[in-house]
Amino acid sequence: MRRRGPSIEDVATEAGVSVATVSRALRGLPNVAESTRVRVADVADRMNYRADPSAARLATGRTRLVEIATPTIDGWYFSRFLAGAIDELGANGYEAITRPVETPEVRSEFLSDPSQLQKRVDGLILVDLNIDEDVASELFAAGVNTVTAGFSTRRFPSALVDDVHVGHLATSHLLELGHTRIGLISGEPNHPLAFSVPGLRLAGYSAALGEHGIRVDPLLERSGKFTAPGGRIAMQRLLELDDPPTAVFAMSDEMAFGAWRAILDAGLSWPDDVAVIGVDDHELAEMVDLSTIRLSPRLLGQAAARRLLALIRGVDDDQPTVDLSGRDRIELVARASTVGSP
Amino acid sequence: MRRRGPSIEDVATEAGVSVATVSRALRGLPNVAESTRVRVADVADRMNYRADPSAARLATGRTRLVEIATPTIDGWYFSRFLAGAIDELGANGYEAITRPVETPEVRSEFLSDPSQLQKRVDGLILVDLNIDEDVASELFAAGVNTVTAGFSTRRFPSALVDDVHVGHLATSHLLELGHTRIGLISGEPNHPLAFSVPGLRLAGYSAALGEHGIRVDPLLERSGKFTAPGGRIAMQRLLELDDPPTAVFAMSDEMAFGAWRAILDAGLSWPDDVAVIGVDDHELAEMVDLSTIRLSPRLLGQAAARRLLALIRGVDDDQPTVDLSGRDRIELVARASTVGSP
DNA sequence: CTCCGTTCTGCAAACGTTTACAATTTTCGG
DNA sequence: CCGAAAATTGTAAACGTTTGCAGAACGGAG
Repeated sequence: MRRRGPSIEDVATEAGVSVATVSRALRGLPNVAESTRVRVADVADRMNYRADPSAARLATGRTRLVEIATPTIDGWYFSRFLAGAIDELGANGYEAITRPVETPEVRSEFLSDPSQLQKRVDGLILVDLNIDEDVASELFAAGVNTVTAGFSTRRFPSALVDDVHVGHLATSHLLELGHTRIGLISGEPNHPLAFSVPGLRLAGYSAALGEHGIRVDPLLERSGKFTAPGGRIAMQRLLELDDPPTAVFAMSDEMAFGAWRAILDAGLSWPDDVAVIGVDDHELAEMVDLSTIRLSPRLLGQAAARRLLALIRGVDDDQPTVDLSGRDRIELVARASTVGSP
Repeated sequence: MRRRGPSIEDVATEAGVSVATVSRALRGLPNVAESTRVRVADVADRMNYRADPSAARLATGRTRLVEIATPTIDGWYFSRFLAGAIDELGANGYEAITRPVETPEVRSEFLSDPSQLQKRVDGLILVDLNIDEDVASELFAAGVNTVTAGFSTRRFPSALVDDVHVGHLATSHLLELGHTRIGLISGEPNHPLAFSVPGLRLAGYSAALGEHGIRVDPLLERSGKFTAPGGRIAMQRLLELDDPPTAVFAMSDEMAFGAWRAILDAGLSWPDDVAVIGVDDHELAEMVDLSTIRLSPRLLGQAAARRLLALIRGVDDDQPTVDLSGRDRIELVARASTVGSP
């Protein structure tokens, strides 16, 4: 069942040169006469020869493979991140191995053997998988080229969204509309894979409130688990309060969709009874006129991949640990859920 | 920058045996004394040794890599399919390379060199990427283990959803509610990567109508491009008709969400003015009370992966080209968009 | 104690590249 | 034309496994 195609030696014989020359000619290395290059290329083409990647990997030690680890691969955010990263990698001749890391066990299992990782791939992108500094050190010591996204370590470059700014922007928008009692639908506070996004957005929320002289009321914070049903329940709880919020900042659009539903269920409507703003600019946000903070996980993925490629190639000119997809990529999209219909 | 860990030779020396014995011991092959096995294992463990995959690949010709090609990787359907397939592969020691194939050019580029593919990976899953029989033949001739999903060829096993049944089920549901004028929001009829789903669901729709003695009215079919905005426009057009439909079958939930919005924009509501049913059971379908045909792309991905693993291992006991995730996985979920509130 | 059949182990040849280094050819100034 | 430098090519040694084959050790029957 396992056929192997022509080898470099076959091509060499056929073209009447040595294997070394074939190798050089086909890879476009200097110091090979133009005439031989075309002859070799012709022969290779005719024989439909391609270098066996495994052999090349063994010889060079480079795999042209990159591993991308995400908490899941089918979430709105992560699948788009992956699409961006894989595009960028593909355009540069790298293939991507995607690895879902759903539990802390899998994560430590996965990261337990950096030297193995080092042999398997040329680089690693860790997204939203906060790791200890000492795990990072191990990776670094093993020589695994790594870029983190959504969180940062001391050792590796990272691609970050300014999530404090996200929280600040969303909350400020509500404040500017005159709201003073602003609820928060946040992410799992004690998620098994504690990631930093919720904390950062919370910080932005608190800061914005502070600037307007408003104290954070813990009663107004509920976790929506980053899902629509979770957001629905969170909003229900908020509406049950004696003094419910007049506006809510949901940390993701999906949770905001759930919130919208809860508002409807309560016989209320937005923005008059409760204004809501989400985060992401999910494709369906427009359908329900949800205001949101637009992010571009795709661009972030691209940026992370670019950063990693630079690392692999050793052109580490960028600052080691700095943000891409910064403030200019983050944009407030005001729709009827906060500002009402025209 | 590129360190290599201990090699099999280091382990052999340290354990006082030959490399052959180490290889056998570590891979659990027969014919190695239990005492040596544990000794070797201990040493390997202590030295933190792992066989270099590239070298093993070169020697054995197997890569333990599988490539999964999908039209995109960030769609609702595909990302879930990928999650299922990758899980199954991972559980069996295989890694997945995901490849987005967005245009026909990329597709032919990708499939143009089967022998290269054969060297790079042990198997291939093609999802919704209809290919000619002769391309399939080339793949087959090159010995590329292939499984298709969402479409089928003569040569390879496939994992299929019974999409005719999907269309039939959805349409029958509407018919049983007494509707006779049933619109259709379909997929791109001339999509660059013509895939078979729309055609099959259309067939089911037509068949169901036929069973009730109703002729298909071409005016009632509009493409919604499988997106929410597309569905919105399609529904607008349908509502503009002189004799608009009283019910609509949208081929995906996302398009149905757009339809919902268009209905709202027209000052109407479901199910009284227009009943709508979608396909997928998207997480947000529940939020808007959308009736739908529930699919499980995740299970389909799993099934495809399982099928491929069997192929790779040569245990080809299953019928060559038959469906998994068949009728029993496909389920009507009736909600308020067709049957109204309780 | 011998002999034979198992069970273990080692030797060495693949696998198909890349890349120092050496050898050869070409180019060109004088 | 000569010789040296430059450009091109070839030789052979890695890279780190797996595996067929042969040899060694071992165990038990006679």
